[in-house]
Amino acid sequence: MDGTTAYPTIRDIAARVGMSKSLVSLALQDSPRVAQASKAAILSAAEELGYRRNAAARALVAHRTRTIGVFLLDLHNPITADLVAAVQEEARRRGYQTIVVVGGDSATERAEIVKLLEFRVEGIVAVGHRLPAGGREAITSTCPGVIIGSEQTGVPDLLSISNDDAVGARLAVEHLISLGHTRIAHVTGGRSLVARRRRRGYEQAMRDSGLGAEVSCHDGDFTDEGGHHGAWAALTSGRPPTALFVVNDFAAFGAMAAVVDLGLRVPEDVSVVGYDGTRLSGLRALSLTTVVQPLESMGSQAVAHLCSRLDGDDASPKKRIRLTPSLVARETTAPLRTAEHEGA
Amino acid sequence: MDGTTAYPTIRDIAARVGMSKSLVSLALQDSPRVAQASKAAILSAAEELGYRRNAAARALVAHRTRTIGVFLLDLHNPITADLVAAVQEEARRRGYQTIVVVGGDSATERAEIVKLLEFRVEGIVAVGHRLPAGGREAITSTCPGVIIGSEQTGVPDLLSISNDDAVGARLAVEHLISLGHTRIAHVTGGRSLVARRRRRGYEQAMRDSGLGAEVSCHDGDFTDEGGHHGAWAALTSGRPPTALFVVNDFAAFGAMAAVVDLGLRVPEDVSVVGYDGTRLSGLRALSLTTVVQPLESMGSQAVAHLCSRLDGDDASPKKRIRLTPSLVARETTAPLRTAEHEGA
DNA sequence: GTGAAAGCGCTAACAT
DNA sequence: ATGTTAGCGCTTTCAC
Repeated sequence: MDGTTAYPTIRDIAARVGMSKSLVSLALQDSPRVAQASKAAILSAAEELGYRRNAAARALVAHRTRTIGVFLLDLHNPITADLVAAVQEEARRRGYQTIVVVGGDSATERAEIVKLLEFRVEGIVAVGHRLPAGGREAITSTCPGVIIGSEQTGVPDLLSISNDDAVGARLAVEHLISLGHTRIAHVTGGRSLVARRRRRGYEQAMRDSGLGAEVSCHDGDFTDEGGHHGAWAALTSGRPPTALFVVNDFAAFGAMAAVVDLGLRVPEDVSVVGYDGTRLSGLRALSLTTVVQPLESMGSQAVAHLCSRLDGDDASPKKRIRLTPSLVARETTAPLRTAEHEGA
Repeated sequence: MDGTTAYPTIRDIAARVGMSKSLVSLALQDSPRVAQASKAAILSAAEELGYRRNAAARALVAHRTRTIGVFLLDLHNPITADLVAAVQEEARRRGYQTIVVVGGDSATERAEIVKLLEFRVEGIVAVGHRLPAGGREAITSTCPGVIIGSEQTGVPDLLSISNDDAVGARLAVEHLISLGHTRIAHVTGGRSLVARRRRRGYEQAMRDSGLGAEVSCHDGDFTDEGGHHGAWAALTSGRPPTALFVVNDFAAFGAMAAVVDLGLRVPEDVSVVGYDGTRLSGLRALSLTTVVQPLESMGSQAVAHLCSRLDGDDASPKKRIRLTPSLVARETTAPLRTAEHEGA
């Protein structure tokens, strides 16, 4: 049950076709220096023997792995899947492989990052709202890194790719205003950087629209529960809002539930806007209006950056890329009902 | 920008502390044969130099990688995350590492499986409703495999771990019956094996409860849209059901939307039961009654099986493990309203 | 066009 | 307790 010995080696192939192992190696790389006939023989022998290249051996001698490590902070976040797909796609296009590891507690995170390093990945793409534990060390050693979804400052050699939360928040607010809403409250995501940016974007957009006096924030977090909590607080306040801009989609789902729990309806009584553009937001039963992040572009730019650094194009000393989000209007937002209809 | 040379080797450590590289190797493995003093010196030198073990080199010589490959068919499926967590946890507990790859189109699937083999993983856990392209070859070569979530027949040396769909379907039907429902329709998932099992389980449970005459199936699939379609068909049929058992959670969400689109309410007019127990089903805005699969147990048993085979315990020639699901009653199911109240 | 030989970083006998 | 040596599977000069 030895994991390796059962595999045939180039030596086995060589023996079978009666040539040297160097020739076999050349043939396997499709080198033009090998005669067509020999190449064919070698290839078919390899096939018959069920030969598989040994990644360890070739990495050892080639001094490179052409592999990019992908670290996932949270597999449960639905945007992770799209990001991984984009990263994988772009890496393949550029001739790199990816291996992905998934975080857990902080010890696991550290261990997984170390594993990536031991595999000698040539670059690391971290996906998540923060750097993995041990991520800093990883980056400050030889391997370049990119973090998607967070903005780490003060980590040299680390590029952060994110969407422009200020723009996204503005998009949400302006959408609501265009629908006639003025009493627009915000359910926050706590004190994380992303949450604070969205909050500031909301406040700024409100002020810019002359609605500075209507600014109203309620504590929540990035979860269903947090959204429910924040929305509940907003709607039971002295001056309940007619619209809610919630820090992310999951929390927005919680907010929708809170509206219903209070005997109100979405969107007739309260409009709700989320953030992220997760696939879930498109579910018919939810159909959430939300700000969508350009995930595909974020993923491919991460790989593009890594590859250009690996190719020695040091002409990209960027520390941050902020992409522009967009808004998808669905069924949780509707024009404000006028006072006459409301009977209020 | 060479991925490897920048890393210090045991030779560098040896030079720095003035000992031989074998001693360094031993010390790094925490061998008792090394003097405490030397060990300390070596460890601190390694630390200072930023030494990282070279996985390729040690795999090459050790003839084993202690690594299990995890193949993910669909990252978007929310149950994938829980399964991965369970697999990873169990592997770590047993001293194995995991590396995960993610499928895409069939060429990608094949490539990713090959990659796993080239890494010389000692076993493969595939997660998904079917085998990855190239999976069959992977298994029939030296590496043992387990597939979670599907039941592949006719692939030797492949264990499939799944939940017992017949039991799950029965749980759903009996729950509905206990609530007083008799007109219980099923929204199917198409012709896949899992879909057929759930359908048969539904039919059998209905018959066993003397409701054979009420059996009513409507075509859907495993998506939001498919569920909406099937539920619509069921509810607009000549004899509309008062309860729906839907093939999976996603489709159940679509079914919930269909109920609403028809001007009816969940659960007052129509009860809905899903399948899988995805986290989403717990969202307050959805709060779906569903059959939950024992994901943690499925993941850990997969690894347990692999490890026992790797340790030579050939005493487990199992081809299939079926675990028992359970039902979580939430807010999409309610007692049948009696005729008087219905006014029908 | 083909083969021989060196060596990647490491482990594991086998010496000392 | 520590050093020497061989060799894992492969790529890559360098000869022939």
